[in-house]
Order: sequence, then C-alpha cells, then structure tokens
Amino acid sequence: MTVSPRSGATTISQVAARAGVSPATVSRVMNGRFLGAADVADRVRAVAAELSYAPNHLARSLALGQTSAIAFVVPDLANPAFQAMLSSLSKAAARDGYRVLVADSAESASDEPLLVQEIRRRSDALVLCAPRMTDAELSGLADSLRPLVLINRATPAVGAPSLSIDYAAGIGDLARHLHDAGHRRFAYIAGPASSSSNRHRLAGLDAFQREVDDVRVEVIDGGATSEDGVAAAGAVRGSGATAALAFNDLVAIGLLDGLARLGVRVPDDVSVTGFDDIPFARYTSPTLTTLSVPHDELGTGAWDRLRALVVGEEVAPDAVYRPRLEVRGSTSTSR
Amino acid sequence: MTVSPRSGATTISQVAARAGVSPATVSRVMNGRFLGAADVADRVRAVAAELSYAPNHLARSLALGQTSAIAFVVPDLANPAFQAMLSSLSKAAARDGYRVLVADSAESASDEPLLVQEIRRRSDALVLCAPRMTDAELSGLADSLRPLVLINRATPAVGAPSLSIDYAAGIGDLARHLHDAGHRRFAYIAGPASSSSNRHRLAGLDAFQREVDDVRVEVIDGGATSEDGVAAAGAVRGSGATAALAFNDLVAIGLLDGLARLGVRVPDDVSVTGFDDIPFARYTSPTLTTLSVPHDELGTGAWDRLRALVVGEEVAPDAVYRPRLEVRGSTSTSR
DNA sequence: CTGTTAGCGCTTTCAA
DNA sequence: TTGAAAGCGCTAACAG
Repeated sequence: MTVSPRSGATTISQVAARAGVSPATVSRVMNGRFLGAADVADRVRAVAAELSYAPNHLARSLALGQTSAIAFVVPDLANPAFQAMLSSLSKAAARDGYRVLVADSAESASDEPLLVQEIRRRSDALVLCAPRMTDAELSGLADSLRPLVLINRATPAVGAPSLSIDYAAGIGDLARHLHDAGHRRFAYIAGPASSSSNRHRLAGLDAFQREVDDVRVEVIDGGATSEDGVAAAGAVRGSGATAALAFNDLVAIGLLDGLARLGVRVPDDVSVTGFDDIPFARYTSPTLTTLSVPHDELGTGAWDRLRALVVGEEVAPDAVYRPRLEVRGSTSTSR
Repeated sequence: MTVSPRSGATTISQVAARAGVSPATVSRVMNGRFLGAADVADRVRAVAAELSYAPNHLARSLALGQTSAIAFVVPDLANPAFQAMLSSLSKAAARDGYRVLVADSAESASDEPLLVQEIRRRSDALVLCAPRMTDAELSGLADSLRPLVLINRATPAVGAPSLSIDYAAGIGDLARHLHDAGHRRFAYIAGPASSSSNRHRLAGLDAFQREVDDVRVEVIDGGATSEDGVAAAGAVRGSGATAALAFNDLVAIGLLDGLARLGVRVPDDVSVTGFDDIPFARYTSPTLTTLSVPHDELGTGAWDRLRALVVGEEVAPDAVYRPRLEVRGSTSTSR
C-alpha cells in the first residue's frame, strides 16, 4: 500500500483507493480504455475530479516510453527567421499533442553536440538547425539523435529527412536581378565563416560570376546580426560596389541603417538586398529587396516528417525550397 | 535481473553488470557522489563510455521528482515582443541547467486554463503571460500552477511574483508627448478587447484626458497584429485625429503601411505611435515613435524569480517597469 | 470486466 | 565502501 507521495499531487492509487477500484481501472478510465460498467467509470471520474487528480506526466512517459515532446535547436533564438519556424512548428506539433522544448546553440557554440544530445534525450525527437556543424560531426551524431529532421542541411550521408533552402539558386536570382539592373560591382556581406548556408551563398555567387563573366564580387566580413550589418557599412562604401548583398535580412537592415548614417543613399548610391524575407523586410526604409523563404512551411514540414518518422509512416521526400525573389525599394538601376 | 530495455538505449544496470558493480554504484559515479576507490570509478566511467551510456532523463526526473524544465506560455509566439522574452528566458534558464517548454495560447483561446495546467505538469514551474485571462480565472488556477511567475499581470491576490509594465503610465507619457506637440485629437487603435494590458492603456488615456481636459480620444477597433493595423487605417483617416496611438508596434507598423496605401502621410498628416519597441521599430519608414519595454529584463527577471522560488531562496520583489518614451520619426508637431 | 503483478530506469535509504 | 531493495507514478500483460 502506497502512502502519501513526495509532492503534494494526488496519485492514481489514491484515486483508486477512494473509488474502491484498482489503479489499473483508474488508468483505463482516464485513458478511455475502460470497457466495464458505466457507473464504475463515473465513480472513478467523480473521485478524480473531487481530488483534482491529474496523471503525472513524467511517470506516464516513463511507462509508455515516450514524452510527447520534441526538441528544436537553432543557432539563434533571437533571429526572426527561426522564430517563425518555431511558431509554426509549435502550432503543428501541438495539434498532435506534442510540445516543443527549445534551445539556442549560440550560448554554447563549442559543445553544440553535447547540447543537442542532451536536449534530444529529454524528448522523443529532434528538429535541428545547425548551420555551423560540419558534415562529419553531424554524421557522427546523427544516430544518437534520431528520430531527426534536419533544417537547412541536405546531407544525404546523414540519412535524415531534411527541409532546406536552395541558397545558391536564390542568391543567383538576386545577382541576376541586380545584373539586369545594370550592376556590375557587387559586395557580398558574408555570414558567419563556419556557416554552411553562407558557403552555399558564396557558391551561388561564384557560379553566377562564371556565368556572366562581367561582374566583380567583393566579399566583406559580416555575420548574422543587424550589428554586423551596421559594422559593414564602411567597408561597403569603401568597396566601390553599387550593389550590396547581405547574408540575411537582419544584416541588410543593419546595413541600411549604417549606410544612412554615413550619408550613403539607398538605392540611389548603392542597392541593398537581404535574404529570408522576415516579416519586417517590407517595412524598412526603403523597403527591402530580398529572397522570400517559407519559414512557416519549414516548421510545419519539419513536424510532418517528424511525426511520420515517430509513428512509422512513410516520410515525405526531402524538401528543397527555392526562395522567391521579392523586389522592393532597396534596389534600383545602376547609374 | 533486467533484460534488454524496450528502447535501444543503454541502461544503468547494463553498465553496472558490465563493470561488475551495482546500479547504485554507477548512479553514484555518474552523479559525482561516489566515495569509493578511484579504480572502481574509473572502471565504471570506462564502461559507460564504451557503451555510450547516458542516463535516461525521464527516469531520473521521476526518481528525483523534478524535470529541470520550465514552461513558458504566451498568447502569441509570433509576436517579437514575446520572442525576445523567450530568447532571454531560455538563455538564463539554460545557465542553470533548465530547458524551456513553449506554448502559444492563441491556438486554444477557450481552454487556455487546460493548456496551461497541462504544460505546467510537464515541467517544474511556469512563466505565464496570459493577458486575456480574467483575474478570477487566474486566481482559481494559480495554486495548480505554482511555482509560478506572472508577466504583465500584477495581481496581488494571486500571490505569485510578477514582472510587469506600467502601460497606463507609458501611454500617458506618449499622450503627453503628442499633446506637447500640439495634438488634440487622438485615435487609439485598441488591442484585443479582453486584453488586460489593453484596458490599462485605456485607463492611462482616460487619466490623461481628465488631466489635460482638451483632448478628444476616439477608440478604434484593432487587435494585436500588423493586419489589424492595416485594417484600421481607414478608420484612422476617417476619424479626423491627428495622432494615432496603436496598441503595439505590430499594429503601428501595419497602420503605417495602411496609411501609406491610402496616401496619408506620416507624420505630416497624422502622427503614429506604437508600444513595445521591438527591434524593428527603429527601421520602419518613418521610424516609429514608441515606448520601449525591456523584454530581455522581463525574461531574465522571470527566470531569476522562478529559480529563487524553486530553490526556496528569497524572491526579488515584483518589478514594474516604466516604459521609456522613444521619440522617432513617426510623430511630429500638429499643424 | 477488473485486479494482480511486473516493469519503465534511476535514486537513495539502510544495512552490511 | 558497496549492494540490496524499495519506491517515484503509471501502464499493460496476464489471469481470473
């Protein structure tokens, strides 16, 4: 016979005792698997309500071997692009009774693998966005992370469903747009050096350069935040470029601000572009020409695949979204 | 003797068996409570590494009676103001080994109480931002939610630490600023009707009106999103007001956009203000005059109090932040 | 139909 | 210094 539990909460045995049935019966009633007489069920429910009993989620999880929680790890929770993904992922998962546990790997750049494994063990599955991890690291870790869905890492070797963005094609579209407008000297404000999506953008730019053969691309050190954009403004002005392609919208917005402070007019003196199309890109001054990335679809698509993985259904094929060019006010014809 | 576990993961007994010790010893070694011979500890660690053993977090939580996770519930995960809080809360909690479980109550407006109780039971404590819940509902729920920290709800009756914003004072400052600039006809684009913070803003406006006695405030239906702001543009124009105070920055940004489409110039024809000072408020066109709210401090302050509550330390007093007026380009002197 | 029993994997007294 | 055993609260075979 069980006595009072450590915490104040009512336990299943207390309800059982009070209702004069076994814990198993209470369990069945609570989970809708009860097949006996209606009055027994009613009594159990009445007692449960009376004692305001609620099953201990932890104990239930341990017995069932599942937590009904998934983990979501991103490099920076403060970036609107990841926030949009979190918002849609959380809503989608909630519809199926799952909650999401979040973590920001920026805090612990070095031991990201540990962070990721730790949070994965607290949940049933993981949605990982780890642009800075090498393919080798990721492959080594993958088995300990499954069920796993990757965002922005189409790494066939890893064998995990993935949703990604064709950064190379996207930036190519952007370059084409600028080229058509007469620009020939580009400055690319790079993202974090270790970022794989930054490498894809560089590759896209290289390809474009080889294709048209009459543009020059100067690469300027940047980063992933607005501050990095502000900091790059001087270098952009000094580069002589007429078009500045920022790593992402955050950087572009900072750059817009930095250039304004330097008295450089956008788009008259230099055109500026972003990447992501965060909700505010349409409200900047001037409005930002950028590449629209379907963050909501990344979030819902990630849940869709994770769910399929968990329940053993067939998983939808990997998705590669091509960003959509969104021409706004920050780009114009080169003089 | 235990056999192979349900899932593929190594268990403590497997490590114990392999190392020729008891599970208790492995447990002690893994948790740094082992006082025996060093070679025993080394052997255990070696075996653990060999089998890549990692303690099952769920089982550990059940035995310990704590999850090392806290829940964070907000009305809308897509709002930058809550995202900023989440970001700082998550970082602060992570420093103490806690993870955060998120939920967005927008999905399930009606059964918010259930949502909140459910997610609370999956964690050790809760940070709740529930502007639409009535004081009565909140009081009734509070005991089932403790340890609990409230954001934007300084409800003494509830008896939970709180961090809040003095909305009334803030909007009073804003009104004063506009009044000083010569405005006498205001339009307030209201937030959700059931929102307590909306009521505080209204109260602040009322107080201001009584104080100066020469302004007229028309209340226009709005909401909490950019779309609501866009939708309110026509009514703002039709109101004859020279200054439009939006419920929050999101609404203000939408309003800016809506007014621009109607050909109404800001701030020449009408001044516009927001509330929150989300990161992008400084980048809108024109830049947005708003009230700066320390979202990061709300997040870290919430964790600070929650932690104290959990470990039984003395909890810092309730915080009431007075928003700081941030005058930018969207407001100007009335003609 | 319902109860008994044996776990889920870990921690922790208690005893040796 | 170490191990046996009980227990955290719930679920699910298996009996009856």
